[in-house]
Amino acid sequence: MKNSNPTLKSIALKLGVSVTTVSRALNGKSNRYRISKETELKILKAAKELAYSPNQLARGLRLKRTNTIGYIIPDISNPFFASIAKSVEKSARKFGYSIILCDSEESTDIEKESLQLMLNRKVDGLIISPVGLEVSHLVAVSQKNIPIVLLDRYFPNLNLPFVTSDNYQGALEAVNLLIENGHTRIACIQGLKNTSPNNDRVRGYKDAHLNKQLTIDESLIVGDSFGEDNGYIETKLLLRKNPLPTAIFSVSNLISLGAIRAISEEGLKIPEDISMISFDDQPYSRFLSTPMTTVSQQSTQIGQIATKLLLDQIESKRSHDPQGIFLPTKIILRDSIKRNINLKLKSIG
Amino acid sequence: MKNSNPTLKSIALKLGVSVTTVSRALNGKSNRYRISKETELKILKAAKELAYSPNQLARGLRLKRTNTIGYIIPDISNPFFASIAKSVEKSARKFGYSIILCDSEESTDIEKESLQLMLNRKVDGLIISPVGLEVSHLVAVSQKNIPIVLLDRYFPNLNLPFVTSDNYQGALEAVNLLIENGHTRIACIQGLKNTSPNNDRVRGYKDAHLNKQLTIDESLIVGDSFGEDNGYIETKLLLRKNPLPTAIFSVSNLISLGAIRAISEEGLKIPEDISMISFDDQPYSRFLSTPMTTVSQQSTQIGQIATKLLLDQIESKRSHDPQGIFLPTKIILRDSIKRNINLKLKSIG
DNA sequence: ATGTTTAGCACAATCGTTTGTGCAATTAAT
DNA sequence: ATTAATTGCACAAACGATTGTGCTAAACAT
Repeated sequence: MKNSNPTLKSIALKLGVSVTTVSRALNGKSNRYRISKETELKILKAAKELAYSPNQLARGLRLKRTNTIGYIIPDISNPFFASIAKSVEKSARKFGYSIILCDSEESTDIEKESLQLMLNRKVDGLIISPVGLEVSHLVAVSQKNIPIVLLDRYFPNLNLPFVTSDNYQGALEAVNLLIENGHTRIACIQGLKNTSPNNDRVRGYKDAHLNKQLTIDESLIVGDSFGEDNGYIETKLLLRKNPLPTAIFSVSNLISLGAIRAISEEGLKIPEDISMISFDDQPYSRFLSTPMTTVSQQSTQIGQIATKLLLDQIESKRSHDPQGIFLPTKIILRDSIKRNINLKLKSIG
Repeated sequence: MKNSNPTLKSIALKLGVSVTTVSRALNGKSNRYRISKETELKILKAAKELAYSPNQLARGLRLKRTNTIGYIIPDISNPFFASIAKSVEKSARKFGYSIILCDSEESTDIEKESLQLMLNRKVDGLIISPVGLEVSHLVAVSQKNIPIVLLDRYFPNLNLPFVTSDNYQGALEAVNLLIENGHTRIACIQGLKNTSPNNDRVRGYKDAHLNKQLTIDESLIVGDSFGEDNGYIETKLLLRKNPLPTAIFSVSNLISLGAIRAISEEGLKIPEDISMISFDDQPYSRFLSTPMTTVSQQSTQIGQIATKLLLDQIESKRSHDPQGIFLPTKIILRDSIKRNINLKLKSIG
């Protein structure tokens, strides 16, 4: 069997024409290069029969374009990122691009390695939800004129385009809602510190307090990761405080699951014993033992916009003036917030 | 700026040696090809300074090996697949392989296109959770001696290696549990028909009945997709039946969410009004309004084993005798099953 | 018959690697 | 001093595609 994949060469040999001619015919350049109708048809026919399909390594090498984009996320098993991933992959495919995926596991080192891997594979551009603690490698990429778009997490004082939710506003509204329901001892279980979503959400949390002349109790701002364990551990600790916080603002869906676990272990009920609002709406949120009031993000749109932004950069070559795009969030009211009895603030709210 | 990426050539030029020598030095073949220590060090130093990193397109073209594997799944936003994806990506990375990801959206056409795309990109092997309705394209790949491993879904009469849960046994146990609790009118909301997980689960459902001399009511076997909508719609219809089924065996986590939605819309309660058991355990399963009794799959292990199986094939070249691996499932008891009053079977069970 | 166009294609370089082999120059052997 | 062995590296082909340019033969003009 000499049926190693058909190549331009094997077709050319078989038909007694040159590789050049085959290439041109198959790329629809017969007119421009005066390939006769007869030759063209003969080539197209042979290509179809042999099921010729160009070797994209060779093509990429020659063309310096691979129709591939690199995509790095911190945790694909987080449903928030999974749904964005779905949207990114779908949009990219629609425009003829494939995705190389890496999960950085919230590790900057893995992120750097993955990035290098992708550059070596000559991706046309990158979509990254960076861990967010270091930027030098991202800036370096951008300076090499490789298109890049940040997703979910960005760097405020950096000139890299990004797409994210308006986390500040979302958090502000979430905490406002708690305050309007009479809560004043509100815990905030935060995610990975010094990442933009976390910073913005915590800032929203604080500003909501300041706006209503409430003092901020820093001891109620706890936690350091977007994962479930963090939610569990910090809630366990919070529930030992005296006085108890009357409400929890949870900064991610996984944190919330951990928090719920801790709360139920302690024999407490949401919202009777403690109120809660959580970032990230999920399909299951409404079916939790207490349907969860959430801050929902437009994950599909985030993915689509990020992809579009990247492909614009790739296909127009010129590096646009980098845009930062914030998408509005939406509060989904359910049953996890109780009106608090000590309505000190009723007159104000 | 002449700083287009450093290449072997640019290093060679700079040092006044040949490309060959640079390549050999950087690949640790200095001894074998008698590159002097001095030359070697000089090359290594220059490579480090210039941050040389080989172009994997060129490398792949020459070596016919890309250290890339193609990965096709039907729905990355399904948390079951997302957690497998995490595990596959992580294992692959550990062995130095990158992942090209495609989401087929349960469409055989997209699956075929994606497959072709990946072949053109010269992946070293494929891990596929096929839609499962057609096999010709998969067989074709295998016949080209391209390593392939099926994941989650397989084809019983085909010689392709696969890794999946023991869906038959899992379903058998799940339905047994319902029967042992006195249920005899048990609805089965199935997923995509003619896929192996669905077939095996439905077969388990039926055999559980047959084993206990229960007749099978085909009108209680409904549905046709693993998605949430299917669960919702079919449950809506089931709840209009007379007499009502007393229990539901749901074949996937998304189906269950749809079913729960329908049940709660109809003002019914699990398990008071209707019992339920669901395939796929999820982090949230225990926190649902009624903590769900589930059939849990070892998704991490599935991903790891599939990756290992594939890498074995890739790296040993010889195509092993294809193995099919079934991983046991585990029932996680919670509160969604009520003991049924009409305990016709108590003596038997 | 000679010169000019045009049609129809092929040559060869190139992208960045890897690798079998060849060839000087040095060293060792006798 | 001559031959043989070894050291240290370079040449060139190959992987499979794309593309600027050049070449031949026919068609046309005069």
